[in-house]
Amino acid sequence: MPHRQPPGEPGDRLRATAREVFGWTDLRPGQLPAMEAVLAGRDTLVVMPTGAGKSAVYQVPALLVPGPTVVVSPLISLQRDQVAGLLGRGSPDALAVAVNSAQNARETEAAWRAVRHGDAEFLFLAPEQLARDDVVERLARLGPRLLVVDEAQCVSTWGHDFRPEYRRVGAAVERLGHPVVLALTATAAPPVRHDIAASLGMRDPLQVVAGFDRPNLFLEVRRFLDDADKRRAVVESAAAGPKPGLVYAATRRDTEAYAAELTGLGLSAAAYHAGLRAAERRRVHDAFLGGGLDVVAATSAFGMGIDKPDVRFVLHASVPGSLDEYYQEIGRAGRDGRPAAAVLMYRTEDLGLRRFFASVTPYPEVLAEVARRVRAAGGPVPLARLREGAGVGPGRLTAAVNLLEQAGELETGRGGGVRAVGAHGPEEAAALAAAVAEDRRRLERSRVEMVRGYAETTGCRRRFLLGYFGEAAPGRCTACDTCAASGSASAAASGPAGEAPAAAPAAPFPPGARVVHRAWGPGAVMRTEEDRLTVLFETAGYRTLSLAAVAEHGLLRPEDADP
DNA sequence: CGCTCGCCGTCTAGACGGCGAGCGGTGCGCTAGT
Repeated sequence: MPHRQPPGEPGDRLRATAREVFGWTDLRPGQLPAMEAVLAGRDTLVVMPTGAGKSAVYQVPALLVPGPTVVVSPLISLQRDQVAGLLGRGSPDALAVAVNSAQNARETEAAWRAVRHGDAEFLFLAPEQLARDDVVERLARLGPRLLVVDEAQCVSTWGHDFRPEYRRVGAAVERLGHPVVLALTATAAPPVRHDIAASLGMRDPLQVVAGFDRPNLFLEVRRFLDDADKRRAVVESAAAGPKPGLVYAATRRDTEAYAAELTGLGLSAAAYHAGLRAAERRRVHDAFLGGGLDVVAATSAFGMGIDKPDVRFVLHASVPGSLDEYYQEIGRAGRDGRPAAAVLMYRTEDLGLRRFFASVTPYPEVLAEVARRVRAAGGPVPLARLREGAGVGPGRLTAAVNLLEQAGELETGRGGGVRAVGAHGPEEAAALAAAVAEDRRRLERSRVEMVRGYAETTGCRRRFLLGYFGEAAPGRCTACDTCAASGSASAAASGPAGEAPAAAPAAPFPPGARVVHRAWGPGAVMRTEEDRLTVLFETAGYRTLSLAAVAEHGLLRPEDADP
């Protein structure tokens, strides 16, 4: 294996490798501590904006750690870019291959061979591959010492229903003998970080969190009662603003309507959503990156892997499903540091679709059936065997296994099979798993309510957003609509703008603190204001509590304190 | 949860309103048929 062993301190070795192999003469803030932790064998969670050099955090130490590096990446198109990016560096030490369904058996075998022979250092996989027993067994023989989860927010945002294999990565980590786990994401609020680390089975992870504030983004919300008025404003605003820009819509149909209207006005615009043919998606993607399009009107399908510096506005024609999603999407504007606008066109009725999306519930009969079959088997059952004759798709079955596992009724063993561990019969186990899903549903719906909170706040929007991500707002915001409207001269301690952080009393529970409520159980503090705080509870979702009531009735205690 | 679409009835012979059903977002991997 071509592992490099330059002499010296870990920091020096990392810097030398960054320089010699990748040509990076300077490491940016946060990169080195994360790399050092990985090199020292510690699980690490990195939250860093796109363009700040997240990839380097795994690429450099990977060359100093023996054995290949597995990179879990959500999209095949992203894997392609990542492999090509490493090949483009031209260093024989940093070759990469991928294993996925888009390549034929011959290519896949060649990829495995390259990793086995030490010709390739990086192996890119989707979580669906890691959920396969044969893939995990092959990997185990290769002995990877580093496993990277790129776009790790997917563990939390997609793993619970849409792509449940994301919740099987943790089991694969265990079966591989727990290589160092490095999770990378651009956007994750504290509870999401907690969820990622717990789901991946990370041990005492070091968290490296870069600041969330993007001072060059002007935050604005415009409120509408009438749908037609809103649609008109979206088109006018997108047409008038400096280009290029993105319009995010809630449905495929809307993306096409907006693209057609903007095209009709003489702009170069295109729609983008998952229902388009692959060739069209690639065309729009490449045209936007290449500067050939003024506006892309898209669903949430557009964006991952997009790193374009000069996007001048991100306009939401409809509310997103969470502030995590919102921050991810507006984060694509103004990466060059120049002024850019994040505008939300808000109608309360639009929250309805998001509530609907947040209300998907599992099929109780699938839960009971899975519980019954695992119990009947008497010993560990591979997921592949559970799928045989189950009468439901692999995704739904995996989701059911995940829920039963979270309910403490199933456990995944070293061999990858699941076995029954709970004391309950199948019907009761299914009911407990359904209760876990119900907690999740409540949480998702409370996240929609946080979007409403952002849209309807009369206070500083920047402070609201940063608070959501567990960060204190800077002393003075000059770039949101509420602060701009209140004017710097009139800013008072209770006003939206100019409130110095020192004016707020020292909160007993700072943002990010883990707490336990007497009735609602464990949660994390999301925001603190003068007289109240917002907590995200694991089962009850987001709740706002009056500090006076908390103090008077002793409602909260720190999580690590004994009851 | 809210919007769209198609059906049906109505008041007057082509169009309009009311009503209920159906649909809405993210991608992997695989299979069947060319």
